[in-house]
Amino acid sequence: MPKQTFFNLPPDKRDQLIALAMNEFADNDYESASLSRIVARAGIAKGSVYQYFDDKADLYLYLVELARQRKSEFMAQRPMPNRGMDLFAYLRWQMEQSVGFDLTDPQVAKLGYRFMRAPQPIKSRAIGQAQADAHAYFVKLTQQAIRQGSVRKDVDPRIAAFMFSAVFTQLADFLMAYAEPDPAALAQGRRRAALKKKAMRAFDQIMTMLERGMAVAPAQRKKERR
Amino acid sequence: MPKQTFFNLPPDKRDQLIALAMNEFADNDYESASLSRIVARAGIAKGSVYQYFDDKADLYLYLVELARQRKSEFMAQRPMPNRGMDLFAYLRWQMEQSVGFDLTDPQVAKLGYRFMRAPQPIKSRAIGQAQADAHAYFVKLTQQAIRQGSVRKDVDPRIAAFMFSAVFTQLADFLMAYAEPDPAALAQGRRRAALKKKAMRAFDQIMTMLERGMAVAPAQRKKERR
Amino acid sequence: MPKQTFFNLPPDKRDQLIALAMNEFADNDYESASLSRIVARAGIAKGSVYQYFDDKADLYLYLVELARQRKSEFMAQRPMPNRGMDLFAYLRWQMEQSVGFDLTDPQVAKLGYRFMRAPQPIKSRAIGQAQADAHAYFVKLTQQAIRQGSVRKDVDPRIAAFMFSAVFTQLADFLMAYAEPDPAALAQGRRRAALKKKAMRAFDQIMTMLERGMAVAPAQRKKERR
Amino acid sequence: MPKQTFFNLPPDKRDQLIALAMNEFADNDYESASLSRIVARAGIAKGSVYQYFDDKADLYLYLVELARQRKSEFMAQRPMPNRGMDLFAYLRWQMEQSVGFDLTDPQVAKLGYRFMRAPQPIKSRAIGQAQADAHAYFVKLTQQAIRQGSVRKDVDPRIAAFMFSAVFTQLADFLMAYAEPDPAALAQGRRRAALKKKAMRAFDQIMTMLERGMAVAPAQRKKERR
DNA sequence: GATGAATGAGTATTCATTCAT
DNA sequence: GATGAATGAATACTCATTCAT
Repeated sequence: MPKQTFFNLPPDKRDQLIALAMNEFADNDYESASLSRIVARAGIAKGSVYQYFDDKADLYLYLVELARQRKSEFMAQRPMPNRGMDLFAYLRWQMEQSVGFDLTDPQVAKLGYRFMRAPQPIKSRAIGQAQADAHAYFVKLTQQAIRQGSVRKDVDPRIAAFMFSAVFTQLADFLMAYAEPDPAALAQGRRRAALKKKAMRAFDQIMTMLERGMAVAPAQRKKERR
Repeated sequence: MPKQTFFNLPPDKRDQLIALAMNEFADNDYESASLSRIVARAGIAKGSVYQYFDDKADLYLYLVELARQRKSEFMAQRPMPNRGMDLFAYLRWQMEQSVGFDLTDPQVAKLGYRFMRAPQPIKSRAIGQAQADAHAYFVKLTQQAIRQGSVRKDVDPRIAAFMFSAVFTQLADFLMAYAEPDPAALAQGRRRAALKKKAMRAFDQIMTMLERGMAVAPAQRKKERR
Repeated sequence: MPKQTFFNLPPDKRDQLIALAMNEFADNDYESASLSRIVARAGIAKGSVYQYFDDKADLYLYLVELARQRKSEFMAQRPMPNRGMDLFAYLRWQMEQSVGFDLTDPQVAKLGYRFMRAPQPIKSRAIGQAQADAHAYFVKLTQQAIRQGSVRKDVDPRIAAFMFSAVFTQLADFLMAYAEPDPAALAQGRRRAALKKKAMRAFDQIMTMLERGMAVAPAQRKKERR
Repeated sequence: MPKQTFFNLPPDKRDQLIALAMNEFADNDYESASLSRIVARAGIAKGSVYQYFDDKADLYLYLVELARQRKSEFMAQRPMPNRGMDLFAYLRWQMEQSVGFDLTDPQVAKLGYRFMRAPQPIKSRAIGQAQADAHAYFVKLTQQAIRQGSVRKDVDPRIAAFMFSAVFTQLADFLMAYAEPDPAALAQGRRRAALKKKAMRAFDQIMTMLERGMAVAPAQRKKERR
């Protein structure tokens, strides 16, 4: 956890530092990320980082936690459309939000995904449960769906959870590459609406595949979509 | 590419150097991997590395290429059982091989997977096509399958390819964790046969899911399995 | 010298700060001792130290002076038993007091002994005369003793002073190790009385050796002991 | 232990580095001594130190060992005058050598004395036994002397050992200050012979005091001296 | 062709001190 | 009078790379 001094900082400065640090840890592994680079870009003294954080790991884990929060907030801001929907409708909605976040704030998203593959020692210092949670969460969802009859009884929830998280994890990267092969154009933010539409169609197809793969009566489910 | 001097080395020495370097780059990302550690373990002079390779990146990319080759060779060594089988039968066979390789040579496999997430600058220097290849390959396979009528016409081959590679990439890790939650027991190599069986059943279910998700008549496909 | 602000502090706070700083400088030499550690433990602001003292050296030298005073006070609090006793009886009494102080307040004593070996630049800023004093004091005592006939005329007072201070300086450390080889037991404060007795017998023997070494008629002196 | 690379250095360079490092560790505690200062003075690259030594402690302990050797060699070079001499004659000879060394090579001697007071963790990595040895050695000598009848039976060998080592440790410092109050003159090496003579007379008196303090028949022993 | 010493910029972290609030 | 954030030089140590032998 950051020290109080960090929260006493003027918000501008604090936000800038967070942003620069996020970029550094999004673009580099924990080991390779460099505090020196961060402070150089932020134009602050090296020692100052240690006024705000205990050490490198403390800063990193704070950023990870922040990334988790940002995503949660993003996803919470649009309420679930329909309380009684089934697993696939729910996941469809959720992945849509998730991908939306990844496209909106790609650096923060990258940080999050990179954390999932971080070495265990650093991970075990994390406060939240991030990754393990994701798996456990998918397992629970699938179990519910089986009970509710929307997923086949012979599906192993752990395996379903794996499918979801494997796809989830790499979805944003794929959708960006899929929708816009030329990164330069995307960087300029041109035709964003068109891109989003294309990405959404791809996403839709992916969800349909997963649904058909697990659902009790795939043919019927298709109608409920959206 | 290694310099000629490297290929002039006595095979024993060369192989040992490769093995040690593979381990280093499998356990650390590119930036964190240390040439010093490699030469220390290999008992060779630091300067020698620069007789064999241009620089760190040159060595790394050679190892990546080598890992790709090793996997190809492993997979080629057991011939496809049935020439005329459809996409899913074929992928099932192929993934089985891939997972088999990952379990047989985990370090080399790790190197490969780590490369997929390497920073772009280093990736773009790669000779082989590794990752892009995998995608293109799946696309081609899917296109064939559509033509042959085993995959729905409304499936976008690129999307199918994404599904395959997303699942592929994380399969070995999952299967190992799934089949044996306790890593200590696994290290002891006990009950390896039982583990493999359990992993194979999980794998089977995953393939079925993918198949159901894309195939023309999912219900019928199930019978052909194995 | 501390600034006036330091003496304006509430006594509790001042004493606590002194105690913590004493410990830090007792356990580390001047260079390695850390103001940061002190203020962290004391829960005061870093800047405050500079309100009280000019700099690190100022604080340190104040503590050294304080340690000297504490020892003086400790030794003054039990009056000399016999006004007319000779040098050795007097030193015996004095060393007893000194060792008593070292055992009573080991941290303060440690600070003092450490100061004796401090680098010259820092030492020369000292206000009190601490070490030089000790030597001068022993010289004076010996000169008196020679005049009174209890020490040989051919003894160089400076040399005798050296002997006394060499033994003095290392006495407490030795006695503790001698009386109780197992530091764990000592920490528990068990058998403190027994230890003290054992230490005192050793101390007695040391004094006898010094006495025999310098006294006019060593054989006779022995009777006066205790 | 230094790495081989260190011994491969040209002797001039190696000796200079040793000399500079000796000075640094003679003038500063282990913690306070600075590798940066050493390399700056030596005009070599920082990294080079790590070509020669594992780390700071490795360098330090090597220097300590070297200091021990230097002293041993110095002391061995003048053979013991008389094989059958008693404890005090022997110690007199030995201390004479020791002081001679301290005066000849004060920096090396300082390093040695400073090591005796080094914190336990660093000490326990030492190869030689240095300090513990000194005590044990004096104990053994005293025991022999008691058996041979030259030391009183009621003398505790451990206490005698303490006296010897307390005096030993501080002897050189004292003798230098005693013989020459003005350090500037001493630095110039002027009147070295006169100084030595004065120091030796002081030393002689110290030995006599110790002898009288412990010997069976102090009055008689005096004749045997020298 | 191999060596391995030398280099100097790089790393995270700690420090005493300053100064605006 | 107290605070505590900011500073930048200091620390030990690691690194990839070069080059004379």
